[in-house]
Amino acid sequence: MGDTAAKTALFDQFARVGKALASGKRLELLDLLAQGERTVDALARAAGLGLTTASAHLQTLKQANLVATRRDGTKIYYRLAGADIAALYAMVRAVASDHIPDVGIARAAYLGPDTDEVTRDELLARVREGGATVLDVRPAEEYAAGHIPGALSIPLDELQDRLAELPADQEIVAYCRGAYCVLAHDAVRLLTTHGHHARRLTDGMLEWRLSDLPVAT
Amino acid sequence: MGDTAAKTALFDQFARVGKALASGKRLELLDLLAQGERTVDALARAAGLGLTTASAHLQTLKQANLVATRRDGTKIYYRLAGADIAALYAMVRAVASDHIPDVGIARAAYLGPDTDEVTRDELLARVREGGATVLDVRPAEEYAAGHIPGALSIPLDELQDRLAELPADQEIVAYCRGAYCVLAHDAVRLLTTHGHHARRLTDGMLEWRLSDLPVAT
DNA sequence: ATACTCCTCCAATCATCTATGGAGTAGTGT
DNA sequence: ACACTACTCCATAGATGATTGGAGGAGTAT
Repeated sequence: MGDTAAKTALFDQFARVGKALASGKRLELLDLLAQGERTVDALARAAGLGLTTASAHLQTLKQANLVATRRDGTKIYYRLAGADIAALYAMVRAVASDHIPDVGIARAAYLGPDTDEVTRDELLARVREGGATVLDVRPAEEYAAGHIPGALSIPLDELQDRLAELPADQEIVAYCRGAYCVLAHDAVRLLTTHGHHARRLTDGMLEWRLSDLPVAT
Repeated sequence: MGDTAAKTALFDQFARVGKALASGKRLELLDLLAQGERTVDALARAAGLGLTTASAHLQTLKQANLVATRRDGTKIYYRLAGADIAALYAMVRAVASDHIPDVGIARAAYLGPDTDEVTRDELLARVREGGATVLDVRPAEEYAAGHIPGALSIPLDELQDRLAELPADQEIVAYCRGAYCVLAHDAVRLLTTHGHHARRLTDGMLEWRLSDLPVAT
């Protein structure tokens, strides 16, 4: 006990988690998995990866036990190994955001011009008094895997064609995956150009779940 | 906005934090830094690294802005860039511990036979009623950088020679850096063989600080 | 100035990681 | 049995990271 080799071995075990977080592509995969389970194929396409590359990254995550799998026929569904994995991912992002100035630059470049935002508390208050329509602009399968109670689902790529489904006189609060998801930003810009009063939730489903707020399925 | 290159760039920024956590040696350095600031030389010796290797690892941590530096004469002191870095490090350990079975094995191999433990709440209660001596067995400079109020400082390597300073009839609660620190384990074993009634705090100074409990200096 | 301490930077080597195409495996459908 | 789907495993090349010794820079002491 207390010897250097054993200490190194212990910290190398901790480092398995760090190594799993040490790739932008793997963080993208965790980001997607935080929304719900997915097949390898779906993850590869959503993250812009080759099938074998995605599979290799998922194996890396699996060997660190950050994700678990389930087989259904020929498909294999990956999911996060627990809510604490989502919390860890969120914390990595928060630390990066608070300590690395480049994160703000990269965020602005990805998300585009800032749009008006609404906090979670404000959203809850607005919904309680019936003054706002909550709009989920994520892909349908992510909405199905869990969404804010009472939210309407119109994926961003269908929004242009389904504007009629939205009330013209009520404020719309759009949300998507999380604080760094582009969908709600794009949705608010699209809705605003079509005359709607639209804002976006400051963050998204990731943070909603982590706050232990009710989730509908 | 919304293009793949910008998204990749953003997630690669997040990954800078992950990459910084992707080495057991760097996690050891963070573990030491969580106790207080230190020079490169002191860190290298404490972590069993060559000076240049330690310097290189510290540069990696610095480029991710997880640590900050301060110069005093010819010495350069490294410190954590904030309390959130300690919290992130603790979370990585917690996730590893909860999801990777090998962590338990490596922990047992490093810490040796389990010793009786006391929770933080229990310790606080015992101290309030004056029924226990709290003993800090970390190196003197770590005690100086912050310790549990009322704790007595006897570094582990001096404990054998300073047993007389401890009350023979009162319980002793030893603590050190954190949940994976070997010092308190060794101290309890040493004290027990010398007839003292000794237990150890479940975790240590890292978790004490993260719980926002009072810290004396 | 000169010598000294403490640390960083550089260059070279070796090890590990990433991405990819091709082969192989598990399960489904006919 | 056969073809098919969905995925993993393997081999490989290129990129990135770790470790080391030696040179260099920043600050202090004389």
